[in-house]
Parts: sequence; C-alpha cells; structure tokens
Amino acid sequence: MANKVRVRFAPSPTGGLHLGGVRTVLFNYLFAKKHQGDFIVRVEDTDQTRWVDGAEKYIFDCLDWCGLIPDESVIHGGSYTPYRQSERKPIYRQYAEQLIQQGNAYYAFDTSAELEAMREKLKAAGSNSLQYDHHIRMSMNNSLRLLPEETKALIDAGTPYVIRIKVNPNELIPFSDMIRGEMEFDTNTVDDKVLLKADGMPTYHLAVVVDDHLMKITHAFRGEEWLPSAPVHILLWKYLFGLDQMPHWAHLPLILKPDGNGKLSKRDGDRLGFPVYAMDWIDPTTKEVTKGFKELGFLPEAFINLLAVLGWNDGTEQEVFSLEELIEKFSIEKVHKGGAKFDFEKAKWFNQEWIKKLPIENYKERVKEIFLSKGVSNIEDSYLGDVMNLIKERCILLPDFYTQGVYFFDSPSSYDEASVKPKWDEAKKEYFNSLIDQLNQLESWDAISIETIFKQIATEKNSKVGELQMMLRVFLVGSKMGPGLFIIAETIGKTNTLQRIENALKVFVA
RNA sequence: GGCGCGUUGGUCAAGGGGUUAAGACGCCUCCCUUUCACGGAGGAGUCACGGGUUCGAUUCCCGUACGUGCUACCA
Repeated sequence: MANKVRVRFAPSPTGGLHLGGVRTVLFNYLFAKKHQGDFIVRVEDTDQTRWVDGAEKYIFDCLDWCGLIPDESVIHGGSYTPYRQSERKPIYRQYAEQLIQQGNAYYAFDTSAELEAMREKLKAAGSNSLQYDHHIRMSMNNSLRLLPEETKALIDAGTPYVIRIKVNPNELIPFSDMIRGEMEFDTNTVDDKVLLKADGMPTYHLAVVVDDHLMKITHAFRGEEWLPSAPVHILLWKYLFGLDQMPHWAHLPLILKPDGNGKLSKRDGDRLGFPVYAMDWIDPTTKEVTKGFKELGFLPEAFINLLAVLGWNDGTEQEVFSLEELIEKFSIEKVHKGGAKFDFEKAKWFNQEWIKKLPIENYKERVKEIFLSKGVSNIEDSYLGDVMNLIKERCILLPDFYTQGVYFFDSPSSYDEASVKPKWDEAKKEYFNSLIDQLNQLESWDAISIETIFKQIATEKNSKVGELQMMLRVFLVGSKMGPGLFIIAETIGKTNTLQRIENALKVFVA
C-alpha cells in the first residue's frame, strides 16, 4: 500500500458507547498506529430520529479515557472537514443523482403503507424474500416503471421520494475480507437499498462509501453485522469510484453475551450485573444511569487490554499487553472469525493485573476521590500512597482500595468478636495491658521493633504468639484481613495503635 | 423462511495431518500467612456430529446439527 494508511471509526451518537464499539475503535487505532497511519472519527448522525443529545461528546470522552486519541475528528480537526455527516448532507445527494444518471439508481415514491402492503402480499404468496428488489420493482411506484414525465411531475409536485440503488440480478460479487478471506455474494439476494432518504439524508450505505472515498480511507473495520450489506457497498464503489479505489475491508467478530448466545447488549449487563458501556451513560430524557467500566473502577489500561484479547491473540502465552505493545504486536491476520463471549470474571482479572503492574501514581487521584466520596477526609498524599502500596495486590477494582483500606484512616467501628471472644481470658487482658505499657515506651516506631516487643512479651508470659497476633489484628483492623500486622501498626502510628488497643480492650473486657 | 458468517474444556484461547491437544480466567485441593490477598504446587474439565481423503484426522473436503448476524427511509 503506497498511500498512507487511513482508518475511521464511525459511531452514531445514539447513546452509550458499547464494549464492541470500543473494540472496533481499538482495532482501528492499533492498525493505524502500527502502520504510522491516521485514525479518523467520523460522526454518523444521519438518522435524526435516533440522535441523542450529549452522545457525541460522551463518545469522545470515552475515547479520551481509553487513550485512543483520533488524529482527525469533529473536535480534533483535520483536512477533510466536516466530520459530521449531517453537515455533509448536500454532498450525498450529488452522488445519488449521479447514480441515477448512470442508471444505477432510481427514484421511489412508495409510501410506507405501500411498502407494507407489498411485504404482506409477498408473504401471502409464500415468497421467502420480502425484499424490494428486481422481482418486484417494476410493480412499484418508482421512476423505473413510471414515464419520465410522470416522475418529473411527481417530484415537481413535492411528492416525497427516496433514491434506491438498482441492483442487477444474476451477478456474482467477489469480496475479499482481511479477516475472513475470499467470499462471494449473489446479487439475486441483494435488495434495492435506500440510498437517500425522503428527508434528503443519506442512509449508512451511501454515506460510508462516499465519505470513505472523500476521506481517503484505506482500511475499513466494522462489526460482522455489516457483512450482509457488503455487496451493496461494493456495488456503490464500483459505480461511483471504481473498485480499485475501495478500501480493504475487515469485518470484526461480535462480542457475545456470557450466557446463552447472541450479541452482547446493554440489557445483558443490567441483567447479569456488569457494565457494557465504557463510561457511565446518563440518558438525557429519563436520567437513567447505565454504569460504565470507568466508574466501576476499571483502569483504562485494563479495559483496553481485555478488549484487545477478546477476538485477538498474538500466538504466544502473553495476555497482559500495554497499548504500546499492542500497537507493536497487533496483526489483523490473527483476529478471529468467530464471536467471543464476554467474561466479566476475566475482565476483573485484567484490572487486578494492571493495578499490580502500574505505579500507584497512575490512579492515585481516582482512589483519593473514592475515599473522599465515602466520607474519609484529611487524606495526606504520601500516606495514601503508603497505604495503596500496602494493599494493592488485594484490590481488583479501584473501590476495593476503600474496603481494603478504610481502617488505615478510621478506627474500626466493630470487631470480629466471634474470633476473639472464645479465646479471651484474663491472661490475654494482662498481656495487652503490658503491651500498651511497653509500646508506649518504644522510641523508634517501626514494624520490626513493634514485632520484637510483641513477641518478647508473649514469650515472657508464655502465650501463643499466633493467637495474640490474631487478636491484635482484630483490635487494629476490626476483622481478620489486611497486610502484615506490624506494618499496619507502623503505618497508622503509635498514637492510633495504642488508642485502638485500648478501645478494643474496653469492648472485650466488658 | 432466505442469505451470510461461525463452531478446540464452563469462558478466553494456542496449535494444526502423527502432540501426554499449550496457556489464562473460573472452580477444587494443598503450601505460605494463626488474617484476607498475593505467590507457589497440584487437580477436575475439551477438538459439535456423520461421511469421505489418507497409513493416520482435532487439523483437509462434503454434508448435518447447533449458534449467530442481516433480511428498515437504524446504524
């Protein structure tokens, strides 16, 4: 390929950005960056009835969070403006008219009621195709059947019409897909798709072809659900710009729901309790919030990573990849043909890996916000850092830092009495009283010194160290969890440690 | 219904005419820790089915089944 690689992601601003959408972005991005190409985002807002306020900005926010920054877009600029299809409206009509001139398209005046009647009739006749195609187009209300002056009269009278592609029967359309290899479509099964709608907006079919050409797209990635309409797009390329100008296509496998089968949808996430959108999406009309990976506590690195290996594998045992590694190792040939079921457990594992792998500075601010939102104030930055380093390997999602680390900030509000009570006796009480004394006199407050004293007293009193350790842990933490006991004591400090032991003693002695 | 695409453990998957069919997630057992994790050591669990081709098929071919996508003036 002599030309610079140019790929595009073409979302419709209709709501939250789905996992599958982000993966499409990712594969586009990886392919482009691997070949030093450009990644373009083109907003496909040709359906005014589905347009949702705020959805476009939301999509860019998601890309931003993921670190998949477009080279050209509505907000990043570029030399192929505008990048919003609604603003390119006049362009499409021109090409639709050109197709009519060439005899590859026609005006159709059929009302939706007429179309419905046509389908009913076909159904009644036992036809297995309900399509508007060469079988029936000569019996419909279009410029193919009408006299030229009749057509003109209708248009002049302002009759609403659409422009349809005229698909010739009995043609075999060969098609080469970067992922699926060679295939062939029979035009007998392809219908006369609407190219230009009554409102003057193009349908997806016309718009992708025209814009991919105008924006010099070299490689086009999209979901597998588009495969059946590929022949229409190929025909359009052939009629309009020439097949040699057509981008290389790659139809990505679908991301399936974890249980049963089928395309993963937002509903599945709600039903099974995991996110499907990249970030929280708030429906502007209902105000309903749909949870996103970000807000649930995922790291963008993990999110990208888990998406990348859903349908792609580099052939080695490696599973954890950074964006840079992905750019280096990605190859379209290694993308699978079959869909992959989404597994939230595995998704969480990736996040855990990235929490362990990344320096805490990468996500410290987010953790701080979580603590703040839970009502923990007076968070000192370096202290939070110490705590995070201590507990990071027991956190899967970011909010786990709170549940795993609250006790570093607040004294326990309750104790695991069931563990302590049965073993509690007078000797234990004496032990902890002298521990308080000795600890009080301790000059250097560090884990080793605390442990030394702790064990020394135990030996003197001839008590079981393990049991005492468990008790001290419950006193300081509230339950049997957390990292090394003495490092906890060191971290929370002398005053806090002593205070907490005394508080606990009051509870257990009584 | 028609057309397209797909099918290696529960899930993600490597592999590809001859292998003990990798690895990961999850699950189970054990070790470490008198805690929870992390980590370590094990374990259970698989080539959808039927025909070919072949000395030999999980791998190649053809069917079948199953799944899934599309079949809108939605993308």
